Amino acid sequence: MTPPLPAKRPLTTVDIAIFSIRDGRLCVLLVKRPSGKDEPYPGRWALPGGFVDLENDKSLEDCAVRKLREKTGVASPYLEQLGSWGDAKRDPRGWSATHVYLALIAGPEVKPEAGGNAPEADWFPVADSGVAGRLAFDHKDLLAAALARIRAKVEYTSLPVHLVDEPFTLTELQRAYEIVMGRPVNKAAFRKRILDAGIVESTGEFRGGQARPAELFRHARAAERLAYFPRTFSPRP
Amino acid sequence: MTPPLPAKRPLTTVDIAIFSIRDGRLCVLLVKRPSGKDEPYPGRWALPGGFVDLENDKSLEDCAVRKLREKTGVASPYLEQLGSWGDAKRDPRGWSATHVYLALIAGPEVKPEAGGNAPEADWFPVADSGVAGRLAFDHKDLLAAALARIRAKVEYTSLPVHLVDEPFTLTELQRAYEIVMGRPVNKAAFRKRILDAGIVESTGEFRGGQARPAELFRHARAAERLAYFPRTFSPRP
DNA sequence: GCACAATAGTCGTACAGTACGACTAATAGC
DNA sequence: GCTATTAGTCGTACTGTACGACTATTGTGC
Repeated sequence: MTPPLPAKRPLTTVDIAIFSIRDGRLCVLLVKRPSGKDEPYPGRWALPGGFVDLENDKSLEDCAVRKLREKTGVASPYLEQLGSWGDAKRDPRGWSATHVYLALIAGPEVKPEAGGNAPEADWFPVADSGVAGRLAFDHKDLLAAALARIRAKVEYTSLPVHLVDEPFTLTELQRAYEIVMGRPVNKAAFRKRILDAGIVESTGEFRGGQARPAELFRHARAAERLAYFPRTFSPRP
Repeated sequence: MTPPLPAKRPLTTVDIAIFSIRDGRLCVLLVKRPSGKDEPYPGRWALPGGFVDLENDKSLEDCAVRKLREKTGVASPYLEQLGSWGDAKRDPRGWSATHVYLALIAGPEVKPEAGGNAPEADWFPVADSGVAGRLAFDHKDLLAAALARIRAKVEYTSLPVHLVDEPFTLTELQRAYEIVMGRPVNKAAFRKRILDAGIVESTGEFRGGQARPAELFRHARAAERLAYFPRTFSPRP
């Protein structure tokens, strides 16, 4: 009695919500759906992604890294899994399940288009509800979940470190936090918290402007990729 | 130019890490793999789960709820998605992806076996590294991730509320927190934090023992299914 | 050189939240 | 009553942060 493997299997995709700061605003990378016949949601904006390639993708994360490199050229971003969405109706072509990843990248050197002449990919401010509300598939939900994750984690982790280019000044890092949070934070409180948490380390260098030069920092090598700020319920030392 | 849908698709499953408190210990529900020919990991313990049924499961979460009801009889547990794991090698039968859910249930009335005479399912203390280290597939990793999620969230959410039967006393709830955290917490601090957070509400009833009766509480109807304790970076009111 | 603008970085205080042990409160059993 | 037992509170110390005001260091214009 050999148990049969299911003949019908879900269409399986990986989608990525890639965030970066452009012109002082938190932006997400969107790509335009192809307009071919039988293509769902032709011409609509969507999160970059696509079918898992069982021949070439060793794992879901491999697949996400590959797609991210194809779209942005970035090889080593901050990447974490957001979750998975799967049901019978989210794709008109059939029962489909997508594995969604969240990526943060820094720097303006990212190419937003893959090759064609027409712009196929572009950055959109996350506050642009006009575009976000008309995304293909259920990508509006995926994007909302990704934003919620970022906005929750900015409160108690070092996540925005991955949105600024190294080396960075503490003021630049503070600006990244403020952009994600959508409100200003106090300078002294911010600096103490960041430095006490040990998530950045000084390079010893300084960057001068038209005023007092600022000390340059990088992500602490010793720290985890994501550092957490102190939690409660901790016993007294 | 109609784009072809991928002919090869991953084996797609849903697995659930179901936790409950038994005899004062945090336990996870495991099931025994069938011993048929060509069955992977025959006779080994594994997280309950199985293939997504495209005909009957409307969504991944539906699938998780169904499997959980089959195993435990519980219809309305606390259920959240943990993540997904997928690669070419985790299942010897082929490229497979599993969507993992985390469930918390309360009460001892849960039937740990589905029907047969041999015990097919049982509760295991999560501290039992002997069993956890020999689970089928990559379920050791999934279980570790589920435990990490629970142990992180216990610090700043009302999650253990779903591990105690309603109505409960604050002492019982505190015990659930302590079991998950693995260490005692101060009574006065615990009560103030829980009550200020508004995650429980009094029933007005009391339960007497051989000592002073304790006030009975339930999960606050107004509160979210999961309440969060105060975070930092909050501006002064 | 010197005032001045501009940005970096620090100081001191107030306050929220909590960790902690010791206290009071209410019940059952004797 | 007295005692054991568990429920619940009080007061204090302490940690971490929010906040505005302060000092520090540079470039620029005169």
